[in-house]
Amino acid sequence: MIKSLTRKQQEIFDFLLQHQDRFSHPPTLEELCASMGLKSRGSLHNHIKALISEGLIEAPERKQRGIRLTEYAKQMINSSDDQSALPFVGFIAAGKPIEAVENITYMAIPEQLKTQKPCYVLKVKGDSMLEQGIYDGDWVIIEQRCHARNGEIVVALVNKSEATLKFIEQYPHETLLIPANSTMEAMRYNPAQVEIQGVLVGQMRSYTKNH
Amino acid sequence: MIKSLTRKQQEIFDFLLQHQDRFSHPPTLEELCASMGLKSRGSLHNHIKALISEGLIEAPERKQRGIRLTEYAKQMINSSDDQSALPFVGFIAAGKPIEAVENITYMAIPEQLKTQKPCYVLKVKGDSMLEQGIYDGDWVIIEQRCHARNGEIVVALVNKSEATLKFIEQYPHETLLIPANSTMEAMRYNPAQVEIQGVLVGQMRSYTKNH
DNA sequence: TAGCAGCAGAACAAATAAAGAACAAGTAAA
DNA sequence: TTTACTTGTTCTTTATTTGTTCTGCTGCTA
Repeated sequence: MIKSLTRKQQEIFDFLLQHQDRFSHPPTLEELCASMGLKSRGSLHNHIKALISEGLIEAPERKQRGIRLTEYAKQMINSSDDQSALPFVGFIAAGKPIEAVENITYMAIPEQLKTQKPCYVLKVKGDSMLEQGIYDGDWVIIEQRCHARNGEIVVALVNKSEATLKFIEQYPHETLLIPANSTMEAMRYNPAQVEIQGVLVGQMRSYTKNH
Repeated sequence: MIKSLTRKQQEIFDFLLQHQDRFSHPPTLEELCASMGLKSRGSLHNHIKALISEGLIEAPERKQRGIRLTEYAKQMINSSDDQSALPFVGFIAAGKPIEAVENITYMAIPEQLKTQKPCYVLKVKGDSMLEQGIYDGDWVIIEQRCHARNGEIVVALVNKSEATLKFIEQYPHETLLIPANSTMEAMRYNPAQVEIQGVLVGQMRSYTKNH
């Protein structure tokens, strides 16, 4: 599972995984020693340090609050049993290809913000949908499909290279991509130049600015 | 489980949870001491203070027999299996009291849109925060607290009757509630008239219009 | 050999917990 | 109302628990 752990470290981590529910409080080093059959906290602490630097457990510095698994570690056991989660796949900025994120993470999305069809999450860079209430840094939930009705907001791939989030208007000989920002102008394309990658179904914004 | 409690604090909280029905009156510190096997009220009181600042219990100042569990604490017992869900409690329209919904439902909210503190979800009616990208029909995630910094967006209760979602500016002799809509004007109040009920930490919008 | 993983134990500092004194606000009885 | 008692609160002092660092030891392996 994890490469750089020694046998003993793996053993301790497995123990914590299996018994995470058994402890009403996060276990102290002393309790863990007893469980692992050790007599010295100092010995155990070296393993703990290793697990912390792997990001698997956390132990608030100096605080006597015991050893906890990180969210990351919990995800490793049951990462696929959450139906409500959607993948956060990357960033979309008008005029650039979608910038994929290296490790895909999953976000819990309320039912009301998605559809029955496959959906994914992007983060918006730029102000092209400003007047539609979609700001720089907002997340958007996109339903994956390759066609849209006029007036929907779509993720469009132009000339197989530039992705953008815009209103779409499709006519027999012309496709318009229209920003919701009066300082920008609508773009006119040959329908063959524009490929629809998905349709906007939801939007989210954090006001705590830690992301 | 709650992160920032020490073991003794957790122990006392657990005791209060288990025995909330047994006491016809809320227990005194003395009675709690006896139950926890302590000899000094002073010792216990420190833990009580910690639980209060965590928002788990309430103790009206100086009142005797005043220790009660918070709504938030009670909510934790029955929803402890689903950490990501927040209650959708009702609608907020500028100038009206919060319209509570009859059956509280729970929405799965991504971590990035909430805080460690208790939060709840409201649905917005009206356009008073239009220029901040909060539209009629959007959901907002509110952190439950009774104070705010200037410039934050708060749920404020004015004259104990009208709830509203506005920017807040607090000065010694005046509290301003400022809409993000240039067609509306800031409202000036005596600080005593304005009660803060929560602070905006997240926002969500559906584009499928079925809600 | 050197190097690594692992264990035990000593020692230290910070966090946590307890007891008790003292005081003020609430409560109830006279 | 006055008085006595209870209860909540604050503070200081002391003790205990816990996380952390170090040193020294053992066995294993390349």
